[in-house]
Amino acid sequence: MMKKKITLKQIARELDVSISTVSKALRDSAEISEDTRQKVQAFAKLYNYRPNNIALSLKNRKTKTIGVIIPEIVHHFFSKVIRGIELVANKRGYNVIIGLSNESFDKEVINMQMLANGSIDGFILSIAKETLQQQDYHHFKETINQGMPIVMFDRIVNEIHCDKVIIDDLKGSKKAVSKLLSNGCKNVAIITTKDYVSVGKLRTQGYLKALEDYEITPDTDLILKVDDELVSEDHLESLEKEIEGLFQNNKNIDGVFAVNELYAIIAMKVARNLGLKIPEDIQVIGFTDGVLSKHATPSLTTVNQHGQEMGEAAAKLLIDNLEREDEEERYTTIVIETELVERNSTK
Amino acid sequence: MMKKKITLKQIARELDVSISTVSKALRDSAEISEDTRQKVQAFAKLYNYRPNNIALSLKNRKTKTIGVIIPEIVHHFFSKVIRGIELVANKRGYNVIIGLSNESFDKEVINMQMLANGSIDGFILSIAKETLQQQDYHHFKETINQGMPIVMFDRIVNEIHCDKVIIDDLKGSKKAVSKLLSNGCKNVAIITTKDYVSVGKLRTQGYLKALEDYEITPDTDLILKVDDELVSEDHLESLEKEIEGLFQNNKNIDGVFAVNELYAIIAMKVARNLGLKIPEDIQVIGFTDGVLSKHATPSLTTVNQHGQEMGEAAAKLLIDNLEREDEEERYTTIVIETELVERNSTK
DNA sequence: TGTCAACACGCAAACGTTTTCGTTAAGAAT
DNA sequence: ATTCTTAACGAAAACGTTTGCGTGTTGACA
Repeated sequence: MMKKKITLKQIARELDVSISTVSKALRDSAEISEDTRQKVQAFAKLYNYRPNNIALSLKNRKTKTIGVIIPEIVHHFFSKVIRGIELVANKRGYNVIIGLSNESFDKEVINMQMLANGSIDGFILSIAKETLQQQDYHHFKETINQGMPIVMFDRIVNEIHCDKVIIDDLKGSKKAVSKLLSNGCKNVAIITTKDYVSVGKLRTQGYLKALEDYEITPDTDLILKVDDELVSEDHLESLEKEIEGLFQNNKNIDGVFAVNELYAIIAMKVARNLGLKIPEDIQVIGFTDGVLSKHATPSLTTVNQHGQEMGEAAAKLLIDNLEREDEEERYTTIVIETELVERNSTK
Repeated sequence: MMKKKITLKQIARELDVSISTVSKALRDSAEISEDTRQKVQAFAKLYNYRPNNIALSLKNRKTKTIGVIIPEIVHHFFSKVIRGIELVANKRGYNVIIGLSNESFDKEVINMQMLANGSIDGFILSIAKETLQQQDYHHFKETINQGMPIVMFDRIVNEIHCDKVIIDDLKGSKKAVSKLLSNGCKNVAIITTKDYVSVGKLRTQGYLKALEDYEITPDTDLILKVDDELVSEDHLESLEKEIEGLFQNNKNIDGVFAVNELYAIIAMKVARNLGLKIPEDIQVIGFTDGVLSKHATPSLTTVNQHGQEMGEAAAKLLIDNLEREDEEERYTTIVIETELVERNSTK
């Protein structure tokens, strides 16, 4: 007794009226008599009629669906962003379809092509590392050229003109490093990424800015630029070695700022193994408030990125754009404020 | 110079042939002469023609999209499952559209209705806690009745007939507790959930089973059933208090099995605060191999659920079903093996 | 020269909607 | 009795595809 989904046509045949009459009756059109309207609506309710979304999408030339492309989903920050996107999207009647680039340029391109052929109304995305390295952004440009709006978040690139949601990485890291300095640290190291990761670069700049404010001349020995490959899964030991080297070669380090959570946690672990007390001997601050920061021992002071808010802002930006009548091209960039969450890894 | 997406109709008009000729030429039909075929294909490539997905979906009555409903996305296990789903789905030409129930019955129902009206070909889902409490599964039944297949994973319910992907919770927890016992623990406590969470219940049974094997009579004082509300965000302190009470009232505890990662981490923290050494005084094992387990100090021995494999299996099951010709209703349940990952919280 | 394949292409239906524009019949107005 | 309005409904187009079938043109063959 499988009841397949019922269509307007079937209702029409059953009630011996035309398809248009059924459609109008269901939408409470004034053209339809009270009698037939009630008859149709009753029948529709009985058979649990719901308009077919695909047919509607085809007719209206909009799908009420937004595509999200992120580099990785097993990641606290990105999943928080998705939650934010999903929250406002659903509230405004939109669905969310996700694609993972897995940090790969090709997968990013493929995924966008898959979705750009009518499946979605617009994109929200964060750029894959490989794409940032190659600096090949033609797929973004083409998509925008075809009239499909894009909102970029977190990992953006200035060359592309579209709406953007970012945090003030420079300000956030400057705030963190300033905290360390005002807490009495004299030799603050930074553990960051190679410069092609835009956020890594900006956070390094914030670090330098803070030093400048405190009239400290930066010591390049205290700046550790980690190769990203090291983070991927099992290369953790080599990352540990690098950080251990940093500490060994600079015994005077009394503060560490790491541009992400994992670097910070590992720095704490290495420090502890070297017999250093946190926060007494070394104070540590991370970036991104994830589950690690909260539950580490000692719990980690960190710069909170407010991922969910970023997602919400991005979705709002995109949907506002989609539903706007005038075709004015005016792109806005929203900066989400960061927040220093003080825990036990600082004094 | 915005180039809107081009359609068959426009190509046809431009080349002064019929729409069907264009369509056939692009699909290399033998009905079309070599001449026109090349002409059409060249033109199509030039204008970067791609068939409209929505139109195809409407015509074929299948969307090549699968809907995933999960209770929460900011969660290591679920995001791993999604990654697995996405992996095989993409490989087989499917898109993934996600809905979050946020553990709420209503949101689960709404989300399913949104997607069930033609947007997707089938569901992969894990049931919300509230739904499990209320035991109201009519939305699943209706969906299946309408001919839309469902694959459930992790949190399932026997009452519904569909494909399922689970782990052997009982066996997994039994393995963990046996490990503690064989390591010399005499008084093993369990920190679990209320029984309506099926996995919590099963894991408790596994605990009891292991004790039985070792001919130990269970001590109800050592079984802590935590109220789930406590985990939600900021009720962590009360959770800590409960666990602290467990330790205080049972000074003889030398082993702890927790049914998830967080409980285990907090148990370790409480133990440490009470001056207990891990693993010397107390050995701890958790469930679910997340980022916390790996990076905690000491790192946590845990039962790995293989979330990604579960996602892959679920997607394979669903797509195989969708693409199967015969309409035989034969539902299978796949059990993904768990694995005990030994780290430093056990001897 | 007439018949017949083979070839190359167009028509139209179908998927499920919505909406514009007829069309019909009844009743009101002249 | 004739014209006009209005209420109530149906026909058809449109969204962009795919595909079965019909049709016209060509060349070959008898």
